[in-house]
Amino acid sequence: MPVLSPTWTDERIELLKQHFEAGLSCREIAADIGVSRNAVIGKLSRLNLTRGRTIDDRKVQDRPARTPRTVPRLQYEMLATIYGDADAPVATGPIDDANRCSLLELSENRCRWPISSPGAEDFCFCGNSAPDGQPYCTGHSRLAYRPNGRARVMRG
DNA sequence: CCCTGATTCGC
DNA sequence: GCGAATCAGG
Repeated sequence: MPVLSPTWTDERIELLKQHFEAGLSCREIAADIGVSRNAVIGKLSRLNLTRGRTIDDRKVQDRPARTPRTVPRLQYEMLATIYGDADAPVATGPIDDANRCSLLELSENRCRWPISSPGAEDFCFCGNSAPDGQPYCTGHSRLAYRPNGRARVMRG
């Protein structure tokens, strides 16, 4: 165990290539090796091991001028996902459920997060204040959009 | 809104 | 050469 910082040694590079060829994502490789995702990608690019996309003929790349094409296109893939895959989210979580209300008491600014299972006698909704345009409150919206608790422990 | 990949730039 | 910042696509 050397006292210096073994940034990229042959072992790391081999592991990097092995995982890369194994089909692992850069994030997985980075997590396994113990470096940042950019570090892995940077090393890969430096070794000319980039997968697919190349720098052959990249379109306009203006950093100071940016791209003047401001296309106001939105993408609500996750919205469609939760709407189509909403089976029985009976998770109350740390959200306050003291403001729950029935379907008839729901309003435009009320969180429509279902409490308990649909069809139950005590079936009701969250009822907390929801932002304009969003069917759920902040807490429930977060759960609906990202129920996957990913560890945010990288300096990306 | 979040994630992954690739390039650019500063150290 | 390394890695964060940034850009670009999904």
